[in-house]
Amino acid sequence: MPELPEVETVRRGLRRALVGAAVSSVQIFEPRLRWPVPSAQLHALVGARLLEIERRSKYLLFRFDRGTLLAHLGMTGSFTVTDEHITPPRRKHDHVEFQFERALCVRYHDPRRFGSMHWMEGDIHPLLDALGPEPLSDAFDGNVLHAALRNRAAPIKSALMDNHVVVGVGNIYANEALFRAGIHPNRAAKSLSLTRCIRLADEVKKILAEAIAAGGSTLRDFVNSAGEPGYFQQSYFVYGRADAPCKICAEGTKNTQNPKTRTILTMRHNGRATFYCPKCQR
DNA sequence: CTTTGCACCTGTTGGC
DNA sequence: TGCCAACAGGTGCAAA
Repeated sequence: MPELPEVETVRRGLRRALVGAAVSSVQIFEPRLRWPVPSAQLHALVGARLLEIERRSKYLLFRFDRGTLLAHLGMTGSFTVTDEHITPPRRKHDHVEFQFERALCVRYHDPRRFGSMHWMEGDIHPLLDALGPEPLSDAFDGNVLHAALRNRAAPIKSALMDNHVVVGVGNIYANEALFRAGIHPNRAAKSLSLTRCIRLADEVKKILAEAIAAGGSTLRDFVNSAGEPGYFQQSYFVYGRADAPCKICAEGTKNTQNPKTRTILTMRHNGRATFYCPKCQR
């Protein structure tokens, strides 16, 4: 389930392999992604040279000399590159294939088809219009976060996952950042002091940077552009650890007196699983 | 304006 | 063993 670190990991791998190469062929096996793929524009990429691959939020922007391909991985999407001079056998759920010069083969694979591809002329696209600040940029910090939460009565967990507040923070890293910042996921967003917003923004930046350094997280199906998993899931404090002892406050205790207070609990926010430690998070 | 719930989709898991 | 419901969740969109 790619969040910002996973998309960034894919971007870096694709970028190293592909920038400077020209497209030699395009095949669309399944155009029905979240929205129909722009078939005509994709086929018209034959002969186009890839100049750069950028990222905005969880979107990948493939900059070609004749326009930009915008792609989102949704929940289960992956781009992988092979250069074996033999086209690998097509797997189930391989939906789009780009052949580049130097025998590079790029496959888009997406079992659930929540991902999407769009064609963009210039820098304008409706899907990018209303996005909030990039969490790893100077446009996002504790002051910005505090201001964005001013009128938000919703739980901080929900607000943190709202793309208008900050982009790229999905369910996993929202849970983990709140734990690291010591903030209860149910706390009303607007009730957070500036001090706590500074702490939270800092933890968001740190966890995303750490996850990128670890090559992202692989819970089920995430793979980078070389088909390899990430390793950051080993660093989770709360996500997926329901009923397990808190790694911080239950550490070294026999956990006999009042085990409930040192155990990771779950609740739901907007249909998504929330994990938290009731002792460490207030 | 904020907030919530739904739809989209398939593979995996757990209970009976 | 087999069957089916529940679950996983990114995010645009409709609706409250």
